[in-house]
Amino acid sequence: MSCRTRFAPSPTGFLHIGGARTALYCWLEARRRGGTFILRIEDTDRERSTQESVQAILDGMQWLDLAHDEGPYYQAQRFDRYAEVAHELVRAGKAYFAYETREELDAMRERQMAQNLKPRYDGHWRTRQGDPPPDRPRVIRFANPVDGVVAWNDMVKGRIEISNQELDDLIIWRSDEHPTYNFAVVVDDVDMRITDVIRGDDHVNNTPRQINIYAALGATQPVFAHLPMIHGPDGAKLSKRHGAISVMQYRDDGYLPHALLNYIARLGWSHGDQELFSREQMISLFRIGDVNRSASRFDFDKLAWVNQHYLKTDSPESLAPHLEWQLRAAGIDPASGPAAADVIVALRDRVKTLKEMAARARVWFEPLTVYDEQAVAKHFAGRAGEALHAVRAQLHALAAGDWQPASIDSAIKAAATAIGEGVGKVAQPLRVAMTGTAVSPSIEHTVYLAGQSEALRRIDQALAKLA
RNA sequence: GUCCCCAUCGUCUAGAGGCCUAGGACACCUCCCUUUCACGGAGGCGACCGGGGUUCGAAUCCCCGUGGGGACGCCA
Repeated sequence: MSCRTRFAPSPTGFLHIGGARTALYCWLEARRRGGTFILRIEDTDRERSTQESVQAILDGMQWLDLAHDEGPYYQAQRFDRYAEVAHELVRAGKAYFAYETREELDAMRERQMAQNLKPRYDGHWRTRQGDPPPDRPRVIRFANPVDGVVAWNDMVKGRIEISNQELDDLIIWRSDEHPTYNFAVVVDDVDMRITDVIRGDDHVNNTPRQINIYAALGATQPVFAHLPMIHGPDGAKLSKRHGAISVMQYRDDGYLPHALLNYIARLGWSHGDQELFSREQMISLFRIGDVNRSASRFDFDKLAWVNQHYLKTDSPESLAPHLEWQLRAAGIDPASGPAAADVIVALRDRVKTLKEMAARARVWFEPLTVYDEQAVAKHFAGRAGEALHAVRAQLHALAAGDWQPASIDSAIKAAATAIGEGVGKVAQPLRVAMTGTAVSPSIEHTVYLAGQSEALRRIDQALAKLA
């Protein structure tokens, strides 16, 4: 039987880091085994589910380029099916109607907690015959086995065993005629012939209940793999407090989708000492069984390093659309300055993110109006005027077709020779003339990106300031 | 409280009884390169949670502590 995995988020927020990694692992496992990756939206809770969240999840998946082969399926559209199965279970004596009010259940829980017991439904209506009381909510509860143990061999955690005495008769059908999570998941996973259930380990406790439902349904249970959590840098659950929590926030912050995927893949999984993986490598090397058992912390520094790696090694052409997006986001018209690919070549060794790159590129897209005082004081001094005049002459003499970093570099060196100074004495004043600051990419790129006429104009502007 | 899970440098991890004087990566520090800032190169700092076993031998296996996380809903 070919592998079928599913990513099943509930649309109560955006796609976050933990969800993204779960989706990635599901996708990777299906891809490697030539299987099918299914997207299912778990929206049985209509109070908290929103259309915006569905869209946010879809957007996140698309940005990460984790395409599903089937779906998205929506649980909200399958209520008839859940009702059918729930009533079948009642008819088969594997589930029963119960009539407690919420207040009664709360009281029962409190009583048990007070006695240091694990709160469990007492099974009152499981055996009781007779007429159902009037005016009371009616739910369907699953008749969980009363003894024995439930065990499974988890692909990441190993063997896990739990006694049925720890479990109680969970509600599978609510009084408002909606299914509950633990029930809908099993019906879906059975109907969709899911072979590998890969999900966060906050679901470990649900698994034995679900396994019992599989058994009651007479269905073969899938293989389970419970992924450890991803925590924030402080070890606590990853949350808004840690900054970027939505996957889309990483796009806004200037990270490449593949860099995020690469970083996230290595959180909880490894292949020897390898740090960098192309999509193809991830697909061929990833094994769900190689995933770590313990939780990990999200490290922004390392993500930044991975991101810069791809900024440095991906082709400028493939990176260009990403930078253009970022420029627009910063209110800069990409058409009003140098080609994005040229900007990338000049800046990629100097920034960690595309957002930083866009910010530093601004100087070539807008008129130069602001000068750093310290830079001016330091570099527009001594023989700076002579240097600027000399380099202006050299740059002015360049034919338009020669306006390239290499020939600009020669021009600057020639200017330095002409006035009998080191290259630095020309380059630094020129840098301040070009950017208003003493920090920029290599001087020939800095000049090149300005374009010949704008470069000459900025030198004149600097000369005027000197006078 | 009860149950479940986890435990190697600050962080991500390698490690499936001898290959471990515990390897790699990020971060940090030093030096080199250098017309700025970076990139790059060479070094450095830095860990097997504790205690008992098992074994000729344990980071690796077992037990007990301790610490961390999760679950105990008519949420998912």
